[in-house]
Amino acid sequence: MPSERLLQYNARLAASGVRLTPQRFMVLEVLAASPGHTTADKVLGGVQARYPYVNKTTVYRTLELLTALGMVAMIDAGGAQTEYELLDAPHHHLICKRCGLQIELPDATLNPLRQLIEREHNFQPSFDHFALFGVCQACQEQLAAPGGPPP
Amino acid sequence: MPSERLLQYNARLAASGVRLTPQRFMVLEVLAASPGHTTADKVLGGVQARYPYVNKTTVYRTLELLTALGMVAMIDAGGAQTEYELLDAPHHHLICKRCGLQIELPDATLNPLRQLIEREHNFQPSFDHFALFGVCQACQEQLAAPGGPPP
DNA sequence: ACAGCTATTGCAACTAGTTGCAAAAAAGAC
DNA sequence: GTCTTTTTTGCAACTAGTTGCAATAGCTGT
Repeated sequence: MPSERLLQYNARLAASGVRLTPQRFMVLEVLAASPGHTTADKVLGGVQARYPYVNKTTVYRTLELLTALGMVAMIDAGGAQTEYELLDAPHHHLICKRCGLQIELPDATLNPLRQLIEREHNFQPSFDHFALFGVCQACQEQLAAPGGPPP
Repeated sequence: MPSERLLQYNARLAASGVRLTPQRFMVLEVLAASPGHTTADKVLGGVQARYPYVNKTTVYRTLELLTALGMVAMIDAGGAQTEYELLDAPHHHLICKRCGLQIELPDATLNPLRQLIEREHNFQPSFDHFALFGVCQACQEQLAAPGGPPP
């Protein structure tokens, strides 16, 4: 029973003149079933759990395709593996480089910067979906504490 | 004849309690001699041109160390290889995803956004040195032209 | 149904970058 | 100076991700 959500993705694929093959459908299913971010590895695992004859190349290429269509975000969260996320509304991530906490940042927050760059540099930024590293509040407090713990 | 610039880096390394080994010095020299961005590959080549017994692991680890110390920036400009750059003043890059043009963005441009995020999310962003993709003016015009060229 | 075309997949080989571990080099204690 | 400890290096094996290419699957027109 394909969810409403998956059917919408199907329509968006078709609108781009791209086929929704069984492999691609399964990748979408696994992404939809993964809350938050997932890795290519886990997507491949999830797909192969149901149908083992799918190649990792296909998974990587599907993730790349979906990213190009704006349906998936690739996030380099600083770990060894790239993370992937099925997108609904455009947003970004604040990632604490100390504890790994991730905060969602709505896209609109970037509008002032977007306009500034357009005005001053004649450059049209994409801000597709990006990761911003820093220190979260809890870690700021811990670091500020006297005799604080090592980073 | 080590340049003024290299000596400063030396001092900064020493201040961090890190040794300036011959290998590290050579990596710095090659970086200093490379205008703009370079790849790890080219750094290794440059180092080995003078002293072939240096391992790629050492180069990668040195680049990582220098990045952690804020002396080098790692940039994923969308190509196959990560790019590295010896830093003087903090800055960022606007990269045209159509023609590859790179524009330098002074760090101060991000101050308003930085403050907004600190205020609204209690998160202290780093903005170490990052790459922002988009479309440059020339490409915007070409794309807008009637019967414009394919992307 | 069949021929011809394009889109897509799977495989194997490859590339960039990382990691574990033992050896070497430097620094410190006495 | 020599013993000990810490830092750094080199090697080899590994991982994530990519690429070239031949094979397959799915249209399209007839």
